[in-house]
This record gives sequence, C-alpha cells and structure tokens, in this order.
Amino acid sequence: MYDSDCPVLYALNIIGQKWKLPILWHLMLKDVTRYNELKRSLNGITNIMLTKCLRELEEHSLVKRVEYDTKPPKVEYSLTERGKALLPTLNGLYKWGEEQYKLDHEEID
Amino acid sequence: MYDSDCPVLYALNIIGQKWKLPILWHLMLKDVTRYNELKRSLNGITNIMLTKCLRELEEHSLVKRVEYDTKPPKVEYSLTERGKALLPTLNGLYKWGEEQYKLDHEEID
DNA sequence: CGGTATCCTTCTTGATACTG
DNA sequence: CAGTATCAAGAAGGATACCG
Repeated sequence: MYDSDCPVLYALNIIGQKWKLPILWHLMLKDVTRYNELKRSLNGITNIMLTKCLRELEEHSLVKRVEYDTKPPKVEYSLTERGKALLPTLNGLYKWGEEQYKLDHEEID
Repeated sequence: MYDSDCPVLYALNIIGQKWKLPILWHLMLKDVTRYNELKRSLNGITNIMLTKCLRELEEHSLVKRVEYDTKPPKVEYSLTERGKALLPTLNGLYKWGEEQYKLDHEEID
C-alpha cells in the first residue's frame, strides 16, 4: 500500500491485512506463544503468511521473538508494550463494529 | 474479504480499503459534499472506485446520498450519525498511529 | 454533472513441497 | 520445530472511454 502521511492509514498499513489482527489477538490471550501453537490457533494460515506477518510485526516492535538454540528448535512470540498499547484502541473499533453488525442485520429478521 | 464474526474485522471490512477512510475524512470536513468536489479532494481516485466506495458506505448507512433531479444533475453526499460515530474511534487509531510513526522513524536520524 | 462499461495490472494470499 | 522455496490463484485497484 502507499506510504501514508495520515496516522490512521499508517496504523492500518501495519495492522490492516488479513492476518495481522488475528495474530495479535491470539498473542494477547497468552503471555507467550510458540510458532506452531499460533499456527494451529489461526485456522487456515500458511507458514509463509504467518512468518511474513510475524516478521513485519516484529519490525514495528509490536511483537517480540525469542529463539532458543535447542534441539528441536523453539521460538516464542509475545506482545511488546507497544503491541499491548493497541488494546484500548481496538476496543473502540470492537464496539463500533458490534453496533454496526447489529444495525446491518436487524432488518433482515 | 471473508465475512468475519469478529467485530473488529467486521468494522475493517467496511472501512478498511484504500479509499474508504479518505472519503469519510473529507465528508467529515464539510456538512455536505458533491460528487466531483469529493473526487477532486481525493487525489488519484477514479470514478469507479469513488462510486463503488460511496455505494458501499451507503449500504452500511455511514453515508447519505441525496440526488436532485435538476439539469445538470446534482448529488450531495454527507455523513450519517452512524458515520460520525466512527470519529472517536478513529481518534484512538490516529494517536496510536502517530506514536508508532515516531517510534518507527526516530532511530533513522 | 455524475456516473457506467470494459479491460488490464499489480498486490496479496494460498498450495505444495522441502530443510537445518 | 520452525521455518524457506517455488509456483499459482484471486481480489483489489487502475486506465481509458463513453452515456443520460
């Protein structure tokens, strides 16, 4: 997408694709999550997309990646403070979306 | 996009494409805006996209369309109360995006 | 003025297989 | 276990032209 000078669009460029929010959501539920654990939670995501999204979230410091040099390998993902800072904002969107959903569906009874 | 059961994703399906927020933004600035006026404000948008977006926003009752049967034709677009209800939520995203932008750019001085 | 119709490009996402 | 490589598909968006 285009590099936006609007903070709202800037935010959406970071968290607005298909899998970013579901990933953040699942990371919110636990302190720490492993790669395949996360993959199982996100029904239908491919390795490519999961890795790509995690890398991007990492670049923006929303997610922390910790790799243990063990065998078999072990990598843990968790939210940073920056990532957690999204929570109140997402709650606003959540409420608006909920109301909107009701309005969009109530006449179709 | 997939029809989501998550209110956040539901909201983003409505307002999350390339032009929806810019359109809503420009409609916020004035009480009432005409089609071509809106088009000129949104640099680079095509008729197709503008019409498509406006129709979709109308379907979700975020935007009101009033057509005058004059010659030449005249159509006015404005935000509904539902559309205006997005404002506080977008402010939250705005602030988060602004902070994020700073964090993403401060080390590149 | 306020759109439609048609065609085309590009960006995002997915499927499948394989590796240190 | 936690990925990468390669190839293919689909959806979103754009270009250009035309209409009531």
